[in-house]
Amino acid sequence: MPSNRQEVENNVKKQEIRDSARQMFLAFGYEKTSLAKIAKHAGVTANTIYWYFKSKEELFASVVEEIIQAFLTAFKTRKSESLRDNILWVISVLEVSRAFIVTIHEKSRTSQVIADVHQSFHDSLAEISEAYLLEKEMKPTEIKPYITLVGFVIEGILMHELDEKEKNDIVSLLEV
Amino acid sequence: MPSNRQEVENNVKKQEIRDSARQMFLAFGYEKTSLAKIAKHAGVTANTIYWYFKSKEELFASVVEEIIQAFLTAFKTRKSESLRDNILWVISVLEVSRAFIVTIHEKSRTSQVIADVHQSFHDSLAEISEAYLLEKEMKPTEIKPYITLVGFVIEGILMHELDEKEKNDIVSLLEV
DNA sequence: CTGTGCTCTTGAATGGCAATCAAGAGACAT
DNA sequence: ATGTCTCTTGATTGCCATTCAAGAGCACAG
Repeated sequence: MPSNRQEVENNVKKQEIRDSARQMFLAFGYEKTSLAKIAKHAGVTANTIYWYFKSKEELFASVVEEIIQAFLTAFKTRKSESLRDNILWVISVLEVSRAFIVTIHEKSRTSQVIADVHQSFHDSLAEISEAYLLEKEMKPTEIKPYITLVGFVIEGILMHELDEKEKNDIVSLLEV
Repeated sequence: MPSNRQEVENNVKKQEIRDSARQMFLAFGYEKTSLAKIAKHAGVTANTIYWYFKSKEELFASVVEEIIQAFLTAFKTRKSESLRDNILWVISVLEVSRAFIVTIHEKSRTSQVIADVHQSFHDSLAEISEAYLLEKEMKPTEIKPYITLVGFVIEGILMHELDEKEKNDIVSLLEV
């Protein structure tokens, strides 16, 4: 319940900052992106960021959360393709954000916020995939480790520089 | 060819700094370990480190290289166990250094030195494993992607917090 | 139509850090 | 004893995240 018009605009500017942050983080990496740089890109002062976000880490967590939400929404509306196509689709969608994957893991060890976002991503993904693999009649005891394994392979593919053929060959090995 | 006694001692102190660095990096992580902290632990001034290493990143690269060399030496003198045992062995040996894995990948994107160390590690590992898998009569075309895949799974296991059962179940899925 | 309070913005610190600089101290070779 | 090389250090620089203190714009109550 906004007490004045300003608060309505609040979210607009917050989103602008988030957008700038995402672009800068992607282009230069977390460490090499200063808040001053993000602020300049967003057309505000560095201090202003602190009104909307508690810290650089929370800003990053917020950016990541947005990406994850968008991904999960898209992922839920898909499902019924072949396993192989699903995996390749996940890889191609996350491709643009691949620079974040390492940073998320790095920050997860020192930042609770990011660890939470990271964990809940893995959980959501596992939940969706489990239903899918049950339909495909995979042995129930194998489902959980298989999901984890596929997750690791996807992360690996995204974290390393591979060409299309290499990706395809690796994904082929994942078929049961 | 040392021109005086000091230069003989050189490597001793350099090694002391490297040792301190390894311990501090492992305990606190790369970002949260300042050169001052390493220096204090090694009983020198922060500036002294710069005489032995060009930068914090090079110091880190040196630490990583030492670990990798030790690992590769141990790995080469093993080999003839079952595939499963070899994979589990690699995981258990790298376990103590698991905190580094993420940092190596993170730094690889901005630091040439670390990217090189990282790349040569993957290469060495692939080379050793290829010979091993040929002996085991794996189809030659499948060997390369398989090695890469196993590498990604090992990295994944080390990067995430898993209990023994989860690890074993995942490694079981890797058997051909 | 004025004062009070809320949302938002900013300039100016603060403290920490990696990296550089300039000045030396100690050991050796001549 | 002198110059040179190895090594060490205090002081400095410049960047950065974060905090602080002061305000500006707006809305609503009286």
